[in-house]
Amino acid sequence: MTKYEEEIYRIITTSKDHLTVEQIYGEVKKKYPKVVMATIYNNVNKLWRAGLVRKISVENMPDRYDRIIKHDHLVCPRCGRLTDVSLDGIADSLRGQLGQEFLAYDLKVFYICPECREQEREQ
Amino acid sequence: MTKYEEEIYRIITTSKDHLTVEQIYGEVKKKYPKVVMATIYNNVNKLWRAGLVRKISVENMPDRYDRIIKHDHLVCPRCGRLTDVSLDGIADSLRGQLGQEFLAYDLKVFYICPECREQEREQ
DNA sequence: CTAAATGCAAACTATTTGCAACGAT
DNA sequence: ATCGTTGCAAATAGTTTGCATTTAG
Repeated sequence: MTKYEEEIYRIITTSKDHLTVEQIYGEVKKKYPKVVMATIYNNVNKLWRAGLVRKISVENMPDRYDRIIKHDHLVCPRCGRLTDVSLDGIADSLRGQLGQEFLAYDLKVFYICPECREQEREQ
Repeated sequence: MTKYEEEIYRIITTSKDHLTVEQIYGEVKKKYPKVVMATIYNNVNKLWRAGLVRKISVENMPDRYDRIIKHDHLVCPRCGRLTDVSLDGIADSLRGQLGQEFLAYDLKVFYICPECREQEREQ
């Protein structure tokens, strides 16, 4: 692992947020001011291809990166916020219902997050 | 509904595939050769905002559009193919496990599709 | 006649690529 | 000396926007 790969991996896996490349870039730049975007993209892709980080795509939002450990997501379509959640029984249910092996699954639950619900109330 | 909106809606909802904007453009052009990309984007977004079609984002693939009727997807990461599948009990499971209301959910199951498995065998 | 929709081009965002210079074996 | 990595700039893909023109009610 190169210093960037290591740093980017650390950033993604220790962040509680789900960071965009842009945000990762900002973080890496604090420590290595000379880094450029392409390097972030290259490394993030390398990590992703190696299966070391997870990529999360939500419609109309830039991709975000996350630790690989299995969990699901709550997505607020208002503000884009992503929240981790662990839901039980999904994998078993899939195994039971699908007649075939699967590699993984990705479950996003859309909801209005507390912050947005609050904002709504105020108006 | 304008003629394009109508035509695009028809294309999306009657196609068995999950079409990209590019593909929708190709279809619309058969009937209306003068149409431009921007018009497809404008209309597809309009339909999406109106809740009349569904947008599907998968990492590293252009967005695709689908009918709104609730179902889940099998995704082949090799070739990108999307297949409809209906899985039972997910919504109930979510309602039970989440302490809050949700708007919708999106479940993608990754698997190697029969075509890709076949190709693999040949090599 | 008016308001909305379209064609067209330009702008923009997200991402990738080619290549020369650099750095670590 | 070699090979992978980086910085940099340019290229590309996907998408949006501004505006003059056209179209439909």
